[in-house]
Parts: sequence; C-alpha cells; structure tokens
Amino acid sequence: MKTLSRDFYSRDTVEVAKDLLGKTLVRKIGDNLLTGIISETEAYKQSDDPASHAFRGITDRNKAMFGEVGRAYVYFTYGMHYCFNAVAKSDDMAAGAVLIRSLEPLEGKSIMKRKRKIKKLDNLSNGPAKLTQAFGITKKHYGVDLTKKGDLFIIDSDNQNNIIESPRIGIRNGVDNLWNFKTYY
DNA sequence: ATGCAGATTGACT
DNA sequence: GTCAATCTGCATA
Repeated sequence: MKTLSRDFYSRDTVEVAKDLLGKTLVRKIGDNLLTGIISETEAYKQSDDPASHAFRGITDRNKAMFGEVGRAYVYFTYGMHYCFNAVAKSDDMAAGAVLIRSLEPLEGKSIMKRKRKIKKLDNLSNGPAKLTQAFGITKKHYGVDLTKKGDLFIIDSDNQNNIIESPRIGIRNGVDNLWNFKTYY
C-alpha cells in the first residue's frame, strides 16, 4: 500500500477533507499495527475562517498549519484531550488543516480497547479525542510527516461511499460553512 | 434517547 | 482570567 503523496495535500483544504474520507490511518507501535478508515473530517482554513486556530495568525501552537502540507498538526485541548489534523492547503493559502474526527477501526482493535481503557469494542475511535487515545497519538507526533511510513501515516485506500456535508462541530463562529464531511459504512 | 455537569491544563487576550 | 475543533458518567423520560 502506498502513502498519500505530498500533492494530495497540496490542494484546497475543503477538497482534501472530502478526499480523506475512505483513506486509512496507520499507526505502528513496535510490532503492533493499528489501522482505521477515516469516516469523518473537518476543514479549517486561515484568516478567512473564524473557527480556525489559524484565524488570528501564526503562533507557537498552530505553526504546523502554516508549514509543509502532509504533516501532522496535533493540539491539546479541554485540559485532557489531543486532536489530530493533517496539514492541507493550496499554494495560495497561508494555512489550513483537516481535523480527523472519526475512524472505522480495522486492525488492532484489542490494543485500541486497552489504550482507551474501556471494556467493550464499541466507540473505539468515533470522536476526535477518542481516536488519538486509541491510536496513542500525542504531542510527540506534532509535525510528523504523514507521507512517510514512520509510526504514523496515511495510506491510499478507496472505501469512500457517499459524503454528507454538515456544519462543523464544537465551534462558535463559521457555523455557516458546511465543512464537516461524513461517510457511513 | 437526550441532556447536563465536571474534569483539567495550556494558549491566548 | 477566560475558555477551548471533547468525553464520560449520571440523570431524567
């Protein structure tokens, strides 16, 4: 399986968010392999998007959004959660990233269950902070190159069905943009 | 099924 | 000092 190319991420953030549906997130932890199909994403743009971390310009936290596409933007929020984004923007954009909100777990479910500290195999990675927990994604993955087969990357896989567009979740501004994308399996 | 409080820390005003 | 791109558990119906 091939990773998604740099060019894939070098397009308008909204387009990349749609096209990431159905792709596969891979996490290597020693000999263990965790994989999941991306089933929900959200696009966050730049100074034209009041819901984006990049809205007020570059800071130490959001600098990845202004950097090379195809890398990870991980941030810490609500005092206890990590969220995982793929940096994506076209050449004329200063910043942009796609929040991965939900995964359909594939391989390594028992390990995800252990990492999530839950008893059932339900709800392993159906939320932005749940999937980082299940996949062991933390700030140490800030800026990781997702086009290289390291311990966190995204490979091409075409499992995309229909796309449902909605307002983004958990934001106060920019609700009028339908930049949340979902697909059901 | 739906709703709300509480957790808990760091980034930014 | 404020509040966040959230989750869980417990309450009500």
